[in-house]
Amino acid sequence: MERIRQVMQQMITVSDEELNNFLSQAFTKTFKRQEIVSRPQVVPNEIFFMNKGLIRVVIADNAGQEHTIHFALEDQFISDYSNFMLQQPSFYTLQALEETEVIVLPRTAIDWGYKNLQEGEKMGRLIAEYYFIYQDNRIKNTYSRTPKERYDNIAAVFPNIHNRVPQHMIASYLGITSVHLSRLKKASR
Amino acid sequence: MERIRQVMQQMITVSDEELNNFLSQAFTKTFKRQEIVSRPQVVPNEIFFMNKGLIRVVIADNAGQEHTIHFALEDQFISDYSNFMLQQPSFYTLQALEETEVIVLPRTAIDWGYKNLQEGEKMGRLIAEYYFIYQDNRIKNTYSRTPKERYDNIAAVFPNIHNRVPQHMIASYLGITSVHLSRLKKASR
DNA sequence: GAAAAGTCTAAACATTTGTTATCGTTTAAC
DNA sequence: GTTAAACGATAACAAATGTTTAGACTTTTC
Repeated sequence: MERIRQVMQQMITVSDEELNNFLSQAFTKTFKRQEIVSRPQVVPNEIFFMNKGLIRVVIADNAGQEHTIHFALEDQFISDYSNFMLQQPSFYTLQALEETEVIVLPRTAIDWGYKNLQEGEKMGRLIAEYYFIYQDNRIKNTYSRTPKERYDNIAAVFPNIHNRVPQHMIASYLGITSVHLSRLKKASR
Repeated sequence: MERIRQVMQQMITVSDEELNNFLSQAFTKTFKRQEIVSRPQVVPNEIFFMNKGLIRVVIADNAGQEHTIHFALEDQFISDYSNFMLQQPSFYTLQALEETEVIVLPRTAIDWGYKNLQEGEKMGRLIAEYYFIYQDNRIKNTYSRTPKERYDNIAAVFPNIHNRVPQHMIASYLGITSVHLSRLKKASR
């Protein structure tokens, strides 16, 4: 649990004792390639911290078509955070695309942290703000940039993504078909 | 400043005295129809609370085309919150579409609140979380629903929007042209 | 290491969406 | 109240994007 300590210490002022107490409520879990980490229609009661590996977040539309809407990389928190907060059933599937190790933070631990860590609320605010900025940036880009521009820039958001994720999932993330992405790449050669 | 008091009291436990001290650092400002509330390329140092009226948030793409990406209604907070936090120049234009009255919360007041309100950090977290959920929902919908479906549902997100905002701005928000929206409406008759 | 599954490109064709222009109507400004 | 501007629908055409199928290549699995 070394990396999560570092990440938390970068965000807030927190003593070793506080960290120990907080992390004693967490545990490690591993997933194989392709394994499902979290399923839709279940209330998410955990937040995951990515120790190793890669998780994609998927949503299905009314026609049953799957859309990849996010990739989670090392040192990041991942969850259906909305429905974790709302305590409502998730719409998302979380799937490990590589051998993945996460730290599981149960709701009880999160709530304990808000109450008992000196800067617990602040950490909650900073995480929410961090992901707000990520989402805002993303929405901004969908309006103001073409899929090709976003493709050309995607490694800035997800480092090394091209070597870790098949192109059709990237196309899905961009909101276009893999055939179309292939065409766009060809056109710029 | 009655409504902002109520909104804050619904979010956190806060004494009258705290509220008085906090709000004494805020002031009211009015804008006429079409007036610009906030401009791009300026660091946003204020968060606005909507007392009355309607503000749209606009971003321009590389081709100079404008896209309406958000509407702010009564009792909501509005700002380029990302760049407020990052203290970087905004990409957004905020424009009043109606006679609008806002409460201006300068950065100094916000920072004061985090420090000195008993539950200041918590309020920050709740606001960030609230808008996170809004954005998440929005991203979810862009992937899993058609523009027509989102059009049919838009009044759930922005009550009475059809009577307050011209259709081509709604089309812009949906990411389609006004001509196309007109076509979609016709097809479902 | 062989078989199976997955991946990317390509082409042909279908469908969706954008562009431009026009027209009748509504709304806003003086 | 009158005039100018804005608005929404529509049609014709152009461009962008999706669908389906096929084939070559790569990766995974046993």
